[in-house]
Amino acid sequence: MNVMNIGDVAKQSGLPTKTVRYYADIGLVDPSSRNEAGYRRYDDAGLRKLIFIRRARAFGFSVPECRELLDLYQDQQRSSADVKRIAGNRLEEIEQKQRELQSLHDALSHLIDGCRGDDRPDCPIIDYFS
Amino acid sequence: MNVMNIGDVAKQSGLPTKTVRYYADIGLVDPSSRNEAGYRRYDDAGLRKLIFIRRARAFGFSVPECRELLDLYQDQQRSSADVKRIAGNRLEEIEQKQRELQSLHDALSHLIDGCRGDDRPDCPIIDYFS
DNA sequence: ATACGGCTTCCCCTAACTGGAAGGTCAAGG
DNA sequence: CCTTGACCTTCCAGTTAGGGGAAGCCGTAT
Repeated sequence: MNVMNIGDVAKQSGLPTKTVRYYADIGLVDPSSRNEAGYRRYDDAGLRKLIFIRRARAFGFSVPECRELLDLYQDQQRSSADVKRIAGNRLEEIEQKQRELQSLHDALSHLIDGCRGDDRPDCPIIDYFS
Repeated sequence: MNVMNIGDVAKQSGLPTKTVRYYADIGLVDPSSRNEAGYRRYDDAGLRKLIFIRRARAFGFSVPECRELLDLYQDQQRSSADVKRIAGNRLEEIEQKQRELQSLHDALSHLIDGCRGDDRPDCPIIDYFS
């Protein structure tokens, strides 16, 4: 299992093959080598990076942020403060989005509550947009 | 004020000129006519549609949804039930997104709380992604 | 007549992939 | 040895909802 084709690491990392290829294209996770026919070969380190990125992406970190996190992941001399800063930025984005969604939710559910939802045309939702 | 250039309706609707032109391209709000030189001309009805769309977009309705809402807006025979259904779908999307963000928020803030954020490399955030 | 702002179309760019086409490669079975 | 099917390659186009900018035409005020 020390050397794998793209399909193997895709399956084991839980990423689509297309995505693994994309990450190679943008230099996020390079294959360790290519075989004679040009097939990408990955080793265990590459697989671990792909898994790492899948998990970071699931938290909504952007690809550039994943790149930073991956660098820190591989840097044994890292400061946890750097990781915490990046994560803190992401948390603030999440909280900002939550506030936006909350006010959208409040306003929209208020409009919906006021709409009878029958076959007559009168509708506070339409009125609000007009 | 009965006939306006694109810059006028852009200003009065609060939309960028580019956006008004884009809406014309996709057939969402067509100009009422063109002058001899090819300038788009808009009347009050067009302006009202643009304003309507700006407000609906602010609620996160997609362009196809705006198209549906605009059709209902102009349909004096509409049933408010149709409007309510579209708005209800949007509300469910918002609530779904809120749930996702909430669990992200909980997990990420938990990880951040556990990170000392100093110059040492140990970090539960990195550990979690590994 | 000329300057300046407004208008036109056209094309490329965004994020992070996804889908598909055309074609080369590998391993197994007959 | 040949074939078949799965796997791999590159390249191109599309996704949302526009934004940026170039090249060039138009309108009007001076």
